[in-house]
Amino acid sequence: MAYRRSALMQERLADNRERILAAARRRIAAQGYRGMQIAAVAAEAGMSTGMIYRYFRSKAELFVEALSAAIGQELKLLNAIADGPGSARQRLYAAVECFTRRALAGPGLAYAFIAEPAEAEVDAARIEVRQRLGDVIKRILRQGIDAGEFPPQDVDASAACIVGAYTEALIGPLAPRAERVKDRDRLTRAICDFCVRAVSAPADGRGRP
Amino acid sequence: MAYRRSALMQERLADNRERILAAARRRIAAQGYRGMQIAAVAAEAGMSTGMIYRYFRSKAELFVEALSAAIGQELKLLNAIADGPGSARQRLYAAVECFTRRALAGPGLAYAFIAEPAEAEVDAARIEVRQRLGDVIKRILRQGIDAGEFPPQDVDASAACIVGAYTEALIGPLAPRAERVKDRDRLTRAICDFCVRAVSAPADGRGRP
Amino acid sequence: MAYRRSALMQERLADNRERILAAARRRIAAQGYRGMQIAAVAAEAGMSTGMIYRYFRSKAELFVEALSAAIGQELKLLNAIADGPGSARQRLYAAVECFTRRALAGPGLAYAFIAEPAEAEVDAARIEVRQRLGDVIKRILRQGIDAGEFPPQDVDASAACIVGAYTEALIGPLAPRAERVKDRDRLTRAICDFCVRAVSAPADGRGRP
Amino acid sequence: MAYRRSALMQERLADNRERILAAARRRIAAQGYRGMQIAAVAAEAGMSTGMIYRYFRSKAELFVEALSAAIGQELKLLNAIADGPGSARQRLYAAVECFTRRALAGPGLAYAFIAEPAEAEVDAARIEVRQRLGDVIKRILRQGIDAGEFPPQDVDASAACIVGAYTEALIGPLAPRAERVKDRDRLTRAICDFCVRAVSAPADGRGRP
DNA sequence: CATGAATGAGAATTCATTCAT
DNA sequence: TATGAATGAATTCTCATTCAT
Repeated sequence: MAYRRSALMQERLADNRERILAAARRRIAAQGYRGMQIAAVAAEAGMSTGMIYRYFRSKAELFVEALSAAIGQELKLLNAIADGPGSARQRLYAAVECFTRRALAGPGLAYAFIAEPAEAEVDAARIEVRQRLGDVIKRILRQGIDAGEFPPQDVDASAACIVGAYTEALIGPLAPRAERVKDRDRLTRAICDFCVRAVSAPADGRGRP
Repeated sequence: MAYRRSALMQERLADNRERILAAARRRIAAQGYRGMQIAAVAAEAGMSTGMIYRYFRSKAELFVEALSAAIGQELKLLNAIADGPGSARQRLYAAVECFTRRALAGPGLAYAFIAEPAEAEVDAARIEVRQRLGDVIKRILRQGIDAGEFPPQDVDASAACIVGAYTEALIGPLAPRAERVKDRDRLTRAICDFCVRAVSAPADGRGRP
Repeated sequence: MAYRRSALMQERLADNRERILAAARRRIAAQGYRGMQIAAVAAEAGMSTGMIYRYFRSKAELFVEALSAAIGQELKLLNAIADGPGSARQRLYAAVECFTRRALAGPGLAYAFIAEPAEAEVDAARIEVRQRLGDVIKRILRQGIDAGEFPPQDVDASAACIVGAYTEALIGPLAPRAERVKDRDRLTRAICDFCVRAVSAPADGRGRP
Repeated sequence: MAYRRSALMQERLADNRERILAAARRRIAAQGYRGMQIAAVAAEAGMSTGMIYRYFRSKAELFVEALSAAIGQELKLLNAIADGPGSARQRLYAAVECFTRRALAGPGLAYAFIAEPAEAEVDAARIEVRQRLGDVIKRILRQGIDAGEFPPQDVDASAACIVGAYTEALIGPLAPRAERVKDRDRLTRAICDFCVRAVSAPADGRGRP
């Protein structure tokens, strides 16, 4: 063990790390992982590419840390809400609202959590597919509302939520590994129930602040 | 054009197209768009790279067609359900169930509709982030169930649905463009209401077949 | 020696050959050698790519024959003029006029004799270089005309001719191999004299029909 | 930016650019734009292909710069001559001489300004076509000289100049757009007059230094 | 320590040519 | 004999990562 790092150096090191992470965050928000070229991050951070590798072992590691750093703040807030006062319903409402509000205000970084932009043509195809899935849902919702089966609601938002709900539940990391037929059935039923309940229950505003 | 194409050749041509699409589908299921290298598809289909370009103008076009072909069948089924008999609730249930069931049975292709895989490390980070978001939700749900506020339910599935719902509603193509503060507020409220309703209503099984 | 080809077959063969050459000519006129893809020629000629290779050993050979065929007619006319009646001056005038007039009327095939289109950027650069060379010449010509040293003339055409004259004389296939300094000097002097004479002599219309 | 670039590094950078341009120049002189493959240039310059792209955005840009660099010096000299002292005739003579002399001394790069080499066979055909055009002209010239109509002159050079003059005037970028019949007639006449004058006037050496 | 020049492994795409049918 | 499907070599360009200075 030779010298201790002086406080100054420590600080500088920490500083650089932060600057790199911030630069990466900006690039990710703008272009996703693919747009986060090391050279671009370095330029944005005002340093050399070599410097990046002094603080991060690889591009992937930098991305992971940038992602974690960005989401860390959100998680802190969400956890505070979860552990805070109020009924569960109120806290659920507050948690979703908190994330949603911040994401809508912020600089699109949320995108990086979910999907990776590809060529325009490919993105366009994905968008279209999701829109067509959503269109079917919207049609059903409108009919149900007209028939008085569902309470009035924002069908665009509901349809988006439904498509998001079942795709995430199916393929997302939260999806319970459903390898046996029985498990699959249970998962399917849970998802369907979730969606039906969400659109059926009266919008009584329960939970709203 | 002197000779007519023999039936055999016609068949082979159609065959090739199908073989390419099938090969692409396999690659996409395994690795997403990025893993769908032309050379890999060609190898998987047992032909030369040049052949791919006889049937598809570009890599992106091949992806789009593979995507469309795969989703086309689903959409047909969903539309039939939407336009079919039964209450809206029943049809919504049936639609979600149909997609879900088939996706769970199928070969992970659905993944490609949603997210673009990157390096393993990056994917892992995305997964973790979503899991941690889900964990918060699960904690709230469990507390609510214990307190009798929420009916008993599959908290894993519900949490996944919630995370999926708000991410899709926020960033997906279905998301209403929310540029004014007022619009954002309305969207946020719609999402929150959706989620709260979904977990609050009694699982009365309405809509189940 | 097996069978003789029937007259019919001979004709058909000749027919195909002509059709291919004509198709190639059209493609060359449109896009130069690079645009003369075998597949495009075949399509234009209404036959298969394989057929092309029954009549021409390679793409290059087809180009060469198409070029020769196209220029053959011109050469016939030019030779007739050269061997015809009239003073040398009249015949030179007639020869140049003949080629020029036909080229101006025709479908740009002449281009293929000289230069091969490349990427737009590259072509643009070449054009600019030649224009700037021409600009210098034009400036001198205008000054000379104003000073009464040169007779009035179309300076655009004269400049083009001069640039064409010396570049061709230098690098074209007609350029005498000038490897010794003495030869180079003689060539240089001949070119310069040519250009100066061309712009200095009064446009007395000698030779005009 | 912590460190300043050392003089040494600066030099190396400039060096690389020059080395690439020189390597490109050599390849172009040998094979034209088509022979200027990035890999070949990199090999010739003794570096990796990636390096090329650090200095030039694309293959086309490299070509354009190599072209411009080579021609820039020539244009400077020509402009100096055009703006210098002496009669217009003397300056025209000097300008043509300057370019000619230098091109004859240099490494065939001039070729790239004019024509885009293709396969050897194709080039050979082009050469032959031009030679045959030149042969007709030469025949006329010789007859005219024998008949005393034209003064003695280097018929090879004159023929080359004539072929160059009318091809450039016809198809080159300097060619006035001749879309109406009237314009074409005027252009044709200007070219013919130019050529006839050039070979008819006595070689009185006017303009020679 | 900091730099950024240098590397080189890929990846997409084109097209002349061949040959089974 | 005529077809056109099939091949695959060649070429441009990108970017994560390294390492001499």
